[in-house]
Amino acid sequence: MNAQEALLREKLDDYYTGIFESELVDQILKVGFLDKYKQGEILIDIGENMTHIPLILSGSVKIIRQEKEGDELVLYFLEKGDTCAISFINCINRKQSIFRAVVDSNAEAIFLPVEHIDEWLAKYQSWRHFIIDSYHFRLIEMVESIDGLAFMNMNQRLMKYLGDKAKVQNKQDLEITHQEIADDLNTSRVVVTRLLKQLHNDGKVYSTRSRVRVNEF
DNA sequence: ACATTAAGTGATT
DNA sequence: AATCACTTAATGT
Repeated sequence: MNAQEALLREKLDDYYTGIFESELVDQILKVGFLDKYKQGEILIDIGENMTHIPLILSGSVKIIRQEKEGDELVLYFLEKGDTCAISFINCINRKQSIFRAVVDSNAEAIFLPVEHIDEWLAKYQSWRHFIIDSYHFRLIEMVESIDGLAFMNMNQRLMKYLGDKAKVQNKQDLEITHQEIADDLNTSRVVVTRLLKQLHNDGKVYSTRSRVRVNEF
């Protein structure tokens, strides 16, 4: 085993310990490769073909739905230990992505080429469970985001967004502008500014230029 | 000092 | 909750 592989194994162990059987871990290390992404980079865009699926090791990724040029909406965040089972289906069927994935905070992931994924599904129980679990979890998050749109006012949606973001980044100090928040929630900056001021006065957040501290999440 | 970008606000729909 | 129009504040060069 070379140094590179040892490093990868260590990183993989951190978040996927006890999840994958050792033979599968060996396989993952054999065919997967590590890649790093900086904040704002696009992992996959709508309409693109996927050739690999990511196992996220660190950082966070936001999954965005976009309506023909312009209006967009953040559906949910992915963090360490996550994969996107949607991407998995895209891979198997050779279909194009219906989402955009953008790096939310600097991320590392192991990328697995599609051809092995199918084969592992039949071969390793742990892999099967992992994929099904992931699919389930994504579905729940999708429902949550539908609930948000249908039943929550902007104030609640903003609070959930900030809370989710603080959670996946594992810090309460977020570097973000009102405009960026507005884009992610598909609302206007003015509205975000006013709601944030309310939340600020209520003591739920502390906000300054390009920065929001989330006090409750 | 000046230009640019981010945020705050009143009025209107 | 959205939009407009404008002001004020913070930051970069």
